[in-house]
Amino acid sequence: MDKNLKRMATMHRMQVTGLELFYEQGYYNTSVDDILKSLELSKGAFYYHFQSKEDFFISIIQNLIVQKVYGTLIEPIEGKENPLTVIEKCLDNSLQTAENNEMDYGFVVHNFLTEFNGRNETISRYLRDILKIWEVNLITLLQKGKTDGYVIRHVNSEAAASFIISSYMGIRTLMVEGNPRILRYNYISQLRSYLNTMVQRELA
Amino acid sequence: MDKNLKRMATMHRMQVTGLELFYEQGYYNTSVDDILKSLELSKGAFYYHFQSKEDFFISIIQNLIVQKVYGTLIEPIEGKENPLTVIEKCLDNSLQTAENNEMDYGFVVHNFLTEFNGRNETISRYLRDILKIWEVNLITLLQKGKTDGYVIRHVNSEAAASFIISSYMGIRTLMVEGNPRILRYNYISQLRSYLNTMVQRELA
DNA sequence: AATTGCACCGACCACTTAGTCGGTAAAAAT
DNA sequence: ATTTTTACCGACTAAGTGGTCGGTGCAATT
Repeated sequence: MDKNLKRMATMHRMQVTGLELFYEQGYYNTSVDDILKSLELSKGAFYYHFQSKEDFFISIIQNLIVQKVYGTLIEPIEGKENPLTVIEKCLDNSLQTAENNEMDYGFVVHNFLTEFNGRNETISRYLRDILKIWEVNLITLLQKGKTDGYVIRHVNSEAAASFIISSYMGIRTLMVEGNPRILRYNYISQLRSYLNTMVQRELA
Repeated sequence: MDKNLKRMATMHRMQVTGLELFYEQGYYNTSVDDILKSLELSKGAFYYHFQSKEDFFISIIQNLIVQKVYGTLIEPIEGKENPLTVIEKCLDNSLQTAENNEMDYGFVVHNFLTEFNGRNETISRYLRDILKIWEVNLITLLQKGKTDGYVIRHVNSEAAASFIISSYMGIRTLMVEGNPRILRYNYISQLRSYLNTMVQRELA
């Protein structure tokens, strides 16, 4: 038990630093040695805890990235009332965090997906699964929004969900080297106008 | 002259193969040797024509990527009449090409931008400049659309342009491993509904 | 006929890569 | 008190990595 704690602590430390560097520099452009140097740990420690660089990265996805996405994109909208206002607020919050983060390199899931898409099936599946969960959540929310009278019935929830996801992934990339304040403000204004096309007006 | 032709031909062959491999596998995950093996050329040939791997990549951007973006995203909309229908048609065409391409890995500029953002200032500036040209073109088109009576006056053209670009970059990534037919159809349906919010209705 | 320079060859260099393995100090189990 | 296990060390390996450099055949120039 106590043993497991020490083990977990070290593994966690490695994963945190690993994610930091992979996110900053990319997976292929970051060596195991880079991470180890930054941690002041040895090769032996690394391969004692993880089978391979790939195995290490997968554990990062499962232990850190999934949680991050849940915390910022899924839980804030899950089961909420008015889907359209909740989605807008959630994305705005997320963009605000990115805006205030000096070391923002874009949407983690998306960056890695771009790096692994078509090159590492195992890893890109994990990443796509995360997006899938988000997507399913958005769809569910929009569907519920229909029965609750917030969203127009004929809206295609699947299409809306992937449109929202697409636009979010794109704007995050643009914000990395653009003016994040203006980009965020403009993005939200357009998102709102898009979401407005789905609003079920009250019956007078 | 004839000399220059041979020189140019080899350089072009290298650039084409280089872009192919960089696009498929990523820049950092593709070695100069990989490209040379695929071309059946030697190290000597490579460093005779190019100063470095980076220099080589920059020449690819300037000679191939810029043209590709111009051909598919800029020329088809430049100076056209109704901005909103033209933008929709242009993006749909581009997505159709991607859909029919068995070896599609997403939007070239966007993939490389993700790979270099914050890691190689020189290269990411080139890539951002390409996006900038596209953006300026979209803005100009929308502005002209206002004076021509197609677009509502109070529309924020800058915001609209970067929203369109964002959504396009995102959907291209999703299409890589998703069902491209459905994704494209759904995307265009949502894009249309977004663009519709900007339509200047005729005065009766 | 002799010379020059272009386009290319491929062995080589210093360095980095992911991954292995024999060792070890300290803690836990016996 | 002795053995075993845990968590980690760091030298090492084999296979790359980007890049250099002396050489070479051939076409154009002289």
